[in-house]
Amino acid sequence: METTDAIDAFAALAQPTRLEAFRRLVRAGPEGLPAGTVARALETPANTMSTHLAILERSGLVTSRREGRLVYYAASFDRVRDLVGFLIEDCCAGNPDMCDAITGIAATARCC
Amino acid sequence: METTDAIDAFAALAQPTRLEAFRRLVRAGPEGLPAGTVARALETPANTMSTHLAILERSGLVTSRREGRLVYYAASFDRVRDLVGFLIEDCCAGNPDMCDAITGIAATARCC
DNA sequence: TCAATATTTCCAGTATCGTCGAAGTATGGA
DNA sequence: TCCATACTTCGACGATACTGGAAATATTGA
Repeated sequence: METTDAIDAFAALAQPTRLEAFRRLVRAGPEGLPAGTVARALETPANTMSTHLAILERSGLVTSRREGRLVYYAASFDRVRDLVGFLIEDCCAGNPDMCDAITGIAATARCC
Repeated sequence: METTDAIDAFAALAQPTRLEAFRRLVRAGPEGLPAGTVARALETPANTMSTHLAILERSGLVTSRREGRLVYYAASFDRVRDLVGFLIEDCCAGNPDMCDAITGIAATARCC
């Protein structure tokens, strides 16, 4: 991952509506959710949400696919992994006991 | 972690100078680096870097301590863990095989 | 007490971003 | 072909952010 990619991803998440939308997509899993469903859930006008989802997609954090007249957006877990990896790259440089804090991510996220 | 805390943290990382500064602090480990060292490494004026480090500190991503006339800044690994945990919270909702992507974070980061 | 070093705060100019009304595009059904 | 639904793009206003010169603060040593 390049620095500019990481900047785009963090900027995408640094906005309340987009962060909340992304977290909903994370919880929705791989199938994702239609744009309209996200917009209604967050009580945001469709065009505003469309702009936000487009920004999330350009950042690589979500993907989209059309099904009939619905456009489904889904979180990209691979991208999240790469982003976090980029952020903490070489954090312990061969010093395993230094990063206990990091290994607890899954537990903190109630993940897996 | 509250949504506003996460917004502040992502906003702090969504800026090239700050992101690079933070990554240097991550590699520097728990001791951290003096403000001036970071400023010179990134070829950024001291006052500009001071502003950026203050933003990182307010976001909780770094901590600071004074040692003589030097102010050391250090990355907060706990905060990173909480931030990532917040982002992917409930990503697999009892579906362990769904989040293979996440479990590879440590490997991606060459961590531990 | 004075000077040098390290860092922070103040301030203002420029640029970028979030929002949403209005108009445009795409899909499916009648 | 026409209409309704779903979503996106355009455009412009107001708000917020990045930068760095200048001045202020903190620490150490002479």
